[in-house]
Amino acid sequence: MIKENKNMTTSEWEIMRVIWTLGEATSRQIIRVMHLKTDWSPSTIKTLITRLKNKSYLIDNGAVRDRLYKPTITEHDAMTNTLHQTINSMCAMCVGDAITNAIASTTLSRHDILRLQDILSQKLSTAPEAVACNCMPNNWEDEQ
Amino acid sequence: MIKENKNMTTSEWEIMRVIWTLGEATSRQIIRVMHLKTDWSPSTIKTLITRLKNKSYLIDNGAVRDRLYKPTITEHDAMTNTLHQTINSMCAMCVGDAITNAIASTTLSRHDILRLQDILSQKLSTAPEAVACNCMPNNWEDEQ
DNA sequence: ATCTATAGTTTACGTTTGTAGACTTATAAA
DNA sequence: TTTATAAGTCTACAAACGTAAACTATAGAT
Repeated sequence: MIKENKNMTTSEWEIMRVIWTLGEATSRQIIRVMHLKTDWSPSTIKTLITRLKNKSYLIDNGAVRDRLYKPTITEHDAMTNTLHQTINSMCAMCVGDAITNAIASTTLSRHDILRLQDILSQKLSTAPEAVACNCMPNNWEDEQ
Repeated sequence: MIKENKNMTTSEWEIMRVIWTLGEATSRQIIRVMHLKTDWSPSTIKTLITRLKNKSYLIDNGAVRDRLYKPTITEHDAMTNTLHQTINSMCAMCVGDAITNAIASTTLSRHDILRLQDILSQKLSTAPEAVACNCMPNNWEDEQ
């Protein structure tokens, strides 16, 4: 019953963060780390690891014990996908404003800011005066 | 059984988008619009409206029929909250990069870009060279 | 006054998620 | 060699979710 394509849940995401940081990890390591920041029982963590394997976000080295779990997707890619999904579910007209707000309250490194500035100045030349709202289907105003 | 504080699900979010756009709407209007972009049955939409009311994202005008539903939160605020939650669940060290990627593939208006540029140049003066990863709890490396 | 279409309410049902105990088995210790 | 600890698997269970049929009641049509 391996199901790919399913999204990670928020709890599963937390598990992935520690594995991403460690590169690869045993359940013991994951349990130890999670114990420091949550009150999840070892069983709960084992269940989440199994579900992540079923969703194909983790693979293991096949050891029968002290098995090593490794991500099949980089943290960077997972974050980009998630952000994309979030942004795509939002009104195209308003999303710029929401992103701006989000950035205002996020700590960015000098490097991030410089790259962002670069991208923005490139976008500026071709930027539209306004972006159309896409909350409604086309022709929703037609009489029927 | 009114439960506040619960997050909107993705289906509920779609319903909210049409109500946000219309300002307020009857179930008939919502059903008609959603019918143009999904294959959800009228029943399904009614259920989602009820759940949004229970989660206090919608209030109605109390009419016994042809009731008007109104959002209790603005689209802007909902979007900002959602983005915040998404960003806060991510590694602080990498999130700038992910946001940058997201922005690179999002259409922004001239106005959005100008405001963003303004905010970024303000942030630049105090920006750190790098942001620390916050995927792990403090002292996770201590022997125990 | 009766009927009909439909807005709103109830009930339903399989799947996913959060959460975790119970069980099985392998390795390290005695 | 026996045993205890714990890694991995199975089972569990309530709540949330996606999805929708059935039921109730009301306003408009005849």
